Amino acid sequence: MTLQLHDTLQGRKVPFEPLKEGEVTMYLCGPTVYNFAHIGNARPAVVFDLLARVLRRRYELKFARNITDVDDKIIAMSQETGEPIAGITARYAKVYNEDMAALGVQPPDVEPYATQHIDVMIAMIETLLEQGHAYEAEGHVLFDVESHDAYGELSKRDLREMIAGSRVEVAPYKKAAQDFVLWKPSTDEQPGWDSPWGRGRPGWHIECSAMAEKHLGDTIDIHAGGQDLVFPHHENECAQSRCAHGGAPFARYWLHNGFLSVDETKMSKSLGNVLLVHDLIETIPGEVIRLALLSAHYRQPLDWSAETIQSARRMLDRLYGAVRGIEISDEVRATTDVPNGIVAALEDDINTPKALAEFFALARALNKSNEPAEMESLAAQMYAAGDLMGLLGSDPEAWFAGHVEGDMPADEIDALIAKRNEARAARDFQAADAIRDQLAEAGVTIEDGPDGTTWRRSG
RNA sequence: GGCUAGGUGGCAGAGUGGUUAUGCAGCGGCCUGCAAAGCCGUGGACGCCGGUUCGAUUCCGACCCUAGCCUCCA
Repeated sequence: MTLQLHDTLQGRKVPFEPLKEGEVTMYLCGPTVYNFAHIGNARPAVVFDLLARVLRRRYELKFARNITDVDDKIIAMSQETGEPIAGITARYAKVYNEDMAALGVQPPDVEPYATQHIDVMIAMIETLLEQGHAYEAEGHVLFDVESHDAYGELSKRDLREMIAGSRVEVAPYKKAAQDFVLWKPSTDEQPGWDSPWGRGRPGWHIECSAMAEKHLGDTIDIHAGGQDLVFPHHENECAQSRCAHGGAPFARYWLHNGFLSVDETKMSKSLGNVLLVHDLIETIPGEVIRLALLSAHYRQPLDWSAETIQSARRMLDRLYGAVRGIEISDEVRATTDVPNGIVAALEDDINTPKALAEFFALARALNKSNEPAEMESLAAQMYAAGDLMGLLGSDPEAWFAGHVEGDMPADEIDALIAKRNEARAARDFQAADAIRDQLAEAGVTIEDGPDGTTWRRSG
């Protein structure tokens, strides 16, 4: 079975074949670094991190995720706070990577910064001007959408309709309302670079086109991002790149993840419901957040709520509960691969719910088994699957001990359990139950198993 | 208004032209001093109306509803 991916351009799921056999290039639009990443920003990072992991099983992957460090919002913040731009962008880029790492996101192979690719952008803009796809006006360079017949192909928009129905106030120097900025002039206070069109800075869309070209080539295999980037960002990227590369395809497969809502409403600053990853990881294990983001198919909308988090936590309890206390030899661990069913589900357009169902089937088989060799094998398969999906990375005991320290320290819990077991041995169940109640009040659940008593923090 | 994607059991959420998704919650049982966890069993679903078909939740059409985009946005 070949890898299947849903391509936005074709509007359907198609078999994946890289341009070069055995090698895959992938580009994901990264953050604009002027604030903390919110949970919606984390979704594409996590989902396409998983895709990268799946692709690496079969292919030599080159995965680029950019950092946009020149942007009018960054400039505005710098002017407001007096902090230099470089300080703002360096700080938030660092935090972004730390936050994503907490969610199990592996670093991309290349992390290009926009400000380090100004020369590439200028070269690309020059090419577009030469080819008649762009024009200069009042210090700006604009892309001429009417010069590109395929404009609108990705977002399935009709150019004429768009122009006719435009509600945007059109800058007087634009030939058409939909023409977008490739280069714009900077004032003395604004950051700028010398160019054939004077001192200025790049427009947003050209950044990604230039960085993708520089690091991955004229035609890349996979371009990914959030659904809301389809228009105008990806449409414009696609137009620029194709026109700069003699019409060559820009991305062979376009992947877009669905939108994330919070308590069934759109996140917005005015509603005050923007959930920052940086804050969430203070109280919720990153693994729970990761699983919550993977619990729905990536193209489906996903609602974030207390229930979403609780549900993910329970699922992990079940998975960790299955592998808890099982020793796996290095040899078995080294020779065990991810079960086919899970790989097949993930290779079917990243069908994470199905992969998770397979994962739970392993847990069930493991819970059911009482043959040591079989149990070891099943646990090893679960860990292999976990490695692929970025889950089950903790020691089970550490998982159940809780990521957030409760009121009662672990040694005190152990002491109470020992005391309770003495009472149980003496058949003083009243005393034993009193201790259990005491632990429950401290948020600790205990379980008497054949090999002794285990405990875990709930929530 | 236009474009795109959806509407599945109490909740979350896959999938399929006729046969068990899965997790949580419920119910019955086993296990347990009692629990918890686990195991076994079980109830419960495919927005609405037509059409195609031996048969549709699954294909086609209309309708209703929802979300995203059309403006910075993952």
